[in-house]
Amino acid sequence: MSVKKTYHHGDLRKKLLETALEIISEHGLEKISMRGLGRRLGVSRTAPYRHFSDKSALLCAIAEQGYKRLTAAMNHPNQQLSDDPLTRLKNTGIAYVEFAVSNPVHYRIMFGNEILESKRTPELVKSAETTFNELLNAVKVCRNEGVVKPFDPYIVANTLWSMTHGISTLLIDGQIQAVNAFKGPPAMLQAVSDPERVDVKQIFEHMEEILITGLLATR
Amino acid sequence: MSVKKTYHHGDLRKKLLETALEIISEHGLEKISMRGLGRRLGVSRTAPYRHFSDKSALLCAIAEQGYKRLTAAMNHPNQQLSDDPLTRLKNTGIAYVEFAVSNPVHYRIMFGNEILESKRTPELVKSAETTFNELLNAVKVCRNEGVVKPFDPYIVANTLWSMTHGISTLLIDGQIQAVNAFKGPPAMLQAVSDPERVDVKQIFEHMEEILITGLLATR
DNA sequence: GGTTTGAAATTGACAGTGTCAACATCAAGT
DNA sequence: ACTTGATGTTGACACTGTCAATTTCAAACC
Repeated sequence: MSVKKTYHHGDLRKKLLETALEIISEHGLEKISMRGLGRRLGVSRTAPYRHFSDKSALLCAIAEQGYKRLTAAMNHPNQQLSDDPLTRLKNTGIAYVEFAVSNPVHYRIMFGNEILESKRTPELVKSAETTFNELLNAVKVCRNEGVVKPFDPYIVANTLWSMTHGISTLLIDGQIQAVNAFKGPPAMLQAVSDPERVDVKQIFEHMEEILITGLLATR
Repeated sequence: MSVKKTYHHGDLRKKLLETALEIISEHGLEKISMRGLGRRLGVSRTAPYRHFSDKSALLCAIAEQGYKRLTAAMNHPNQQLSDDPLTRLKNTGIAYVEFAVSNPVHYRIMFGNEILESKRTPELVKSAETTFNELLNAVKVCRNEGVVKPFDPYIVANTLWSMTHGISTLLIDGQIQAVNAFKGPPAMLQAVSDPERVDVKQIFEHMEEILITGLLATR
C-alpha cells in the first residue's frame, strides 16, 4: 500500500468535503479554514481554491449535500409504509428531526448564518427547494384526501417546518432555556443530556399531538 | 460644541455597543471586528478589549440586550389588555415575532451560531431564561384556567417557541423555499417582498389557528 | 512520439483579523 | 504629593481569505 506522492492529488474535491466535515465535527464550525484544509491534506494553502471558488462555496457544497441527504431521508421507504397520508406526513417530520440530530454539522451549515444569502450557489438553492417541496407535497396529499382541514398548504407546510426546525434546534444545541425546559418531563431530560439516545419519536409525538388535535380545550 | 479629545473616552462601552449594531446593520454580521470598531470610534485597536474581554463577549452583550428588549416587548401592557389568557398568549406570540422582524440584527445574534455555547456569559444565559419563563408563564396561566388542554406546559411552551421562532426566521431571511412558499397567498407575498409592511398579525394568525384548533379535519 | 494545452497545484504577496504583553495616561482617593 | 486602578496605546504573533504569477503534469492532438 505505497503512498504515492503525485503532484496532482486525484480526488481532492471529495477529500476536501470529507475533511471539512471532520474538522468541523472535531473543532467546531468556526475553526474551518481553507488554509487549514490544505494543510491537513498535505497540499498547498490555495489548492482548495481550485475546487471551491470561495470558502462560501465550500460551505454551500456541504449544505447542498445536507439537503440531498435530508430529502432522501424524508423519502426513505421506511417512512412511507403506511396507507394513511397523515401517518406518512408525521413520519416525514420524524425523519427530518432524526436527520438533524444525527447530522448536526450539516444542519448547522444548512440553516446557520455562515452562508450569506447573496452567496448561495444555484445548486444549493435548488436542493433546498427540492427538500421543501417534499414536505409541501406530503401536506397537499393530506389535504386532497381530506384528512386535514383545508388550510393553505403553503402555510401548513411552513408551520410544520417551523416546528420541526424548532425541535431540531432545541435538540442540537439547546437554545435559550430549552435544555432546562426539557427538565420537566424526565424522559426528555435524559434524551437531551445524552444526545446518543435521543428518542426523537417521543419528543416529536408530543408536539405533533398538539399540532394535530389543537391546543384548545374541548369542552 | 467643541470636540474635546481626551485620553479617556468617557463612555466607550456604550458607544461600542451602538456602533457594533450600526456596522452590522450596514455591512452584515460577518463584517464586525474589534479592530474595526476601535477604528470607527477613533480609538486604538485594542481599546475595545478594555470593555469586552472577547469578541464573543461583545456579541453576548448585544444578545443580552436583545433578550431584555424581547422580554419587555412580550410584557408590554398593550399585549396584555385582554381578560382572556389565550388572547394574551397569542398577543405574546405576536409581540415576539414583531420584535424579531423589527430587530433582525439582535435576533440573528441571539439565535445564530456566532456565539459558541461554551462562551455564553452568565448574564446572557440569565436573560434568555427570563424570556423563556415569560412564555412559560403565559402558557401555565392558560392551562390553570382550563382554556387549553392539560399538556405539559414545558412542551407547549417549546412548541409555541418553535413556531414563533420559525416564522421569525422565515420573515427575517427566507430560509429554504420559505419566500417562495409565501408566494401562495398573495397577501403574504406582499408581506414578505416588502419587509417594511409585514403584517405580522396576519401571518401569525394563520399559523396560530392551526395550532389552536388543530390540523385534523373534523368530520 | 513529440507537442500543445488546460486543469491542478504552488509560491509570494497583501490586507485584514483576534488577542497577548508591555507600556502610557490620567482621574480619583490616600 | 503619591499611589493606584481603570482606561487607552503600541508592538508583536500567528492566523485568516484571496489574488496574481508561476510551475507541474496528464491527456488530447497532429
